[in-house]
Amino acid sequence: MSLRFALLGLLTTKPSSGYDLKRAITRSTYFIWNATGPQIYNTLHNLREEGYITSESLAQEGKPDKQIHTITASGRAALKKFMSKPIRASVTRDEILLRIFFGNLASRSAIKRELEAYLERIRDERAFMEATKARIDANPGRKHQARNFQLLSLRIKVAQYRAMEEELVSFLGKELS
Amino acid sequence: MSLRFALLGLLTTKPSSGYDLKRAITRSTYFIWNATGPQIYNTLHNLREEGYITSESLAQEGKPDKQIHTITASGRAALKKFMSKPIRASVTRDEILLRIFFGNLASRSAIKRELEAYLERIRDERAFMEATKARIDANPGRKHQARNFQLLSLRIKVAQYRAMEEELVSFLGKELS
DNA sequence: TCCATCATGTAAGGTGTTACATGATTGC
DNA sequence: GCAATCATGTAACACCTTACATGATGGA
Repeated sequence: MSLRFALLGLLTTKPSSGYDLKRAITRSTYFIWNATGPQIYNTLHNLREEGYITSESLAQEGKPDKQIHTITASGRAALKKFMSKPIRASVTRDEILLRIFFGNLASRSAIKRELEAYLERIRDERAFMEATKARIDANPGRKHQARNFQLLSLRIKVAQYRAMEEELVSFLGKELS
Repeated sequence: MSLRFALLGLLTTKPSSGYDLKRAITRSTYFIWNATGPQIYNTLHNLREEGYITSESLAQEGKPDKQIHTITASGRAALKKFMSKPIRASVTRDEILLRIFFGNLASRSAIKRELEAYLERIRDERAFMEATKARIDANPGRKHQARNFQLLSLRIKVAQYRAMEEELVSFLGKELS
């Protein structure tokens, strides 16, 4: 349900192709809402059928044609309605926490190795997020309000990662050293 | 894929019915991996077909019969194998962060109301988690190793919630006051 | 030559949700 | 009388992933 609105939200900024949206997601919302190619194209198809977007072909030289999707008035209305609804409790489905919860069922060396690898990965991810944050901060083309909210979502995610890193470092030092 | 292993993991503690597992999940792993009734029964069905669990009927007086599921040797082997595999990058799909990211598309009063309601909810959830933590801490029936890992997953989640609460409080005070 | 980028998809299958069915017992 | 708890499920659908197809351009 939410991918529809993530796409509509991105389309409020400017008309884009499915490919553009895929890139926008990996560049700016992947830490919030990720999606694969087929899913994006399929969702765009549905949005078009419901009249929330219109699409037109754009010929390009040296490159394949693009389908440019534009949000319609009814799309904007649907998005606004969604954005005013009560926020649903988020479903938690976190493979790392599951692996940690049952950590005693793996060998000590395996869990140590995996936690260390994971720690390194989230450090990289956090670095990427901080870079994104800097990029948004420096971008004067965006409206002040929009930027504030985007920064908040990033700050939350960064703070959560930092909190997790601290717990992992402490556990690796105390229990798995 | 992971629900299979969450269920197998819970079954290593003791043989249980689908109903018991549902309760165990809401009581101890809901913040890690939640699941609905039909999904649990369906997954148990698959696990039985693959020989990872065996099931037998238990008649009860005044209550419906129970199907008691027991993990098999091959189930334990599959679980151990899963627990030694590299941890997959977790897919992020967080409706709250999405709503915040596009917060400027809702009215100021709507987003303020929703964030405040959300803040209250995660405070409650964190309180529940701290209570769960205390319960695990006080439970001497569990093995030391198992308890340590369960506590770590809880500590991570609690720390993440606290980090989010702080960011929300600060934003509500500064930007939406 | 081979791989990456651009661009849009199909096909098949796995995972998860919602609504509903059944039927006994216990508490307000 | 009504709702909640116990207990297991079916049916229908929504959501998401993986593998694959196509075909041009540009760089190592």
